[in-house]
Amino acid sequence: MANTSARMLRLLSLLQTHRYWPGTELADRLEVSPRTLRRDVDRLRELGYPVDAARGVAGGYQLQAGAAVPPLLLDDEEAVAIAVGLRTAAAGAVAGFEETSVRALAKVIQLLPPRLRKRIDALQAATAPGVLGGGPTLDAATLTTIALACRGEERLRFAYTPREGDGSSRYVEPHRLVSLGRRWYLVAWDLDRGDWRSFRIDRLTGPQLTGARFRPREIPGGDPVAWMRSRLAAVPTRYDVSVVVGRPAPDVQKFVGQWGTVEPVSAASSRLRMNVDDLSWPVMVLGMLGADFTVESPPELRDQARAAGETLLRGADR
Amino acid sequence: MANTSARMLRLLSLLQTHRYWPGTELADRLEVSPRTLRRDVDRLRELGYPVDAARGVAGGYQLQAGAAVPPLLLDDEEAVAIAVGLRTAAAGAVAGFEETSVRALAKVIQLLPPRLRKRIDALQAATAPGVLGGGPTLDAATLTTIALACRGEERLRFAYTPREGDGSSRYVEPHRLVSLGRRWYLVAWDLDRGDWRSFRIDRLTGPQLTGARFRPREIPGGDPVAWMRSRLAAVPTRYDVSVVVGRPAPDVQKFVGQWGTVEPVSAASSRLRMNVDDLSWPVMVLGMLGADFTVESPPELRDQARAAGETLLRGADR
DNA sequence: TGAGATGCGGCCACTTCCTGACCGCAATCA
DNA sequence: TGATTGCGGTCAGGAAGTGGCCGCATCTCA
Repeated sequence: MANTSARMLRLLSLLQTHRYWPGTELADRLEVSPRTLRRDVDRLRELGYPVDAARGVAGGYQLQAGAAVPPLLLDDEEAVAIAVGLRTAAAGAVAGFEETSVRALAKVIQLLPPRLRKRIDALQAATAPGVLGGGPTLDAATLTTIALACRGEERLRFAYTPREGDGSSRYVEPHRLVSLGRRWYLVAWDLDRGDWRSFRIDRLTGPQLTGARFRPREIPGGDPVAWMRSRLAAVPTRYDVSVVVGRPAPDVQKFVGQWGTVEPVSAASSRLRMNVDDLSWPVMVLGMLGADFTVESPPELRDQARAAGETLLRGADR
Repeated sequence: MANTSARMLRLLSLLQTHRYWPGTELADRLEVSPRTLRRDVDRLRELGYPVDAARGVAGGYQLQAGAAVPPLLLDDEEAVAIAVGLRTAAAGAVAGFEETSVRALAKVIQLLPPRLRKRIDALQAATAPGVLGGGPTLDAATLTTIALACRGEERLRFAYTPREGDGSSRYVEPHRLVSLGRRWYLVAWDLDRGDWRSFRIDRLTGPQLTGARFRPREIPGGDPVAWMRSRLAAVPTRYDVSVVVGRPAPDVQKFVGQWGTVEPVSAASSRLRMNVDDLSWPVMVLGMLGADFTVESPPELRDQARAAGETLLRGADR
């Protein structure tokens, strides 16, 4: 406790907590003389964390943004908020950020006290994306467990049901989680098969950390994402949606956000393209846009739009 | 550099980076003798961060979850991911978590180096919720600026356009951001009026940190959320949607997630309630559910459903 | 079952640096 | 102008960190 390091951490924490701190109060809280406090502040500055100081009657210290990210000292609330936010981002709410989010999440989760983990799990329901459509529902706990195994280089056991055939129990050395095309995959060395395999996370249940550590192998090519991509290349799926909409391109783009690409066709119309697994999502978009549209592909989209339209009309006139 | 505190932080950082570290390697990286490393590890343990150690041929050190949240030492990627995730959560992706997320976000943003802030802003487009409907589009930069002002206890200047009347420039002492009913409000002491006021964030533009600090006043009642709630009580808005759907309650609940409440009506049907500002969202839900439904309220929902249905049918048959 | 790798921690002598006290100075604000 | 608050030099005493040495405990693998 009388430790210098501990005091520095507490000081950092206090400076992060909020606003300006009068020097005397800081010295008081840390139970040192003002002179020592000044020295501590100096030390922080030497470490690269810019502490701003103001003199005069309302002076004080404040931690400012610097060149490096300082150690984040979080309270429980904040830690939970960060975990929840990362989980949401990992679930695909922010395009292209899933993997980084999961990696950061694994770090946070691993360091979080169990009582906070419970709170996060309790929020599982809240994080359920609901209507978001698109990708299959993902169990955040599953994802987290796997991420922890990858991070901790721990062997993993789980049940897996391939697209065809019966389920079986697997025992693997997890290598990396990869998010491709709205789906998550685990790239791992299958200990029973003695070869590299990939597993779709939504077909995988009951992952168990075994506690057995391993020294990671080198994946062929060195890049798990590239490896996964080449694996998937042979397996085409999903719909390629293309629709001409009677609204200017900027309007449409603003509406669909990241979930599709829009190109202008004329001043008043545009072509919307989306890649989806599930047609209900584009149908919703078309319905909400409220403009005339012409389906170019796929034909199934017409059927689905018709079905949804009829449902709505029936309900509206009931 | 030769500082003990700095070395402790580096050690914490290394232990967080990944997996197991052999003691010799850690000692090597920190440029100390193995004996000192052991002492450092001891120090960490005394500080409450449980460092797990394994003996034997594949032994090493690993940081485990403990009672407290250890200082998070993040690299650039992770910091950005966390900020992006928090921003998403703050935008309302996770019900009930907006405020905590914004508070945590303010902390992270404030500490983040400017170059990383730029990266986060560049991702603004990606975080745009697109179709998510519901609440009005919120400018994350605005929200962040205000959160920073609240945290840093800095006076704030901005332009405000009330519901009725002309816009004007305001100069306030920001107190707290409050998220209520899918909308954000700033509770602040208006320096020109000399009284407490609330401002809807989506009516507020160009917030400027002035750098002028202030000592926070006490809000009447002490609870800004309660205060805001009482302010809003007099102003009814929004639709109260109630629809009976021909699908069992669990199905519907799973579908709408957090965005509504569902109660069973019979084994095969349920009542869905939502509170929204914009009816296009419930219309989408009804269309996607693909089940018969009866609108109980509001009547406008029928019109909107009919309009969307007709749009879809026209498009499908073109 | 035994050998080697790895972490644990007591002891000691040496050195570093931390601390509190005192001082005068420099901004800032009313 | 005076009060407040931060800045930093100097000094002496003491606390603490350090590396090297030791024997021991525990784990894995052959």
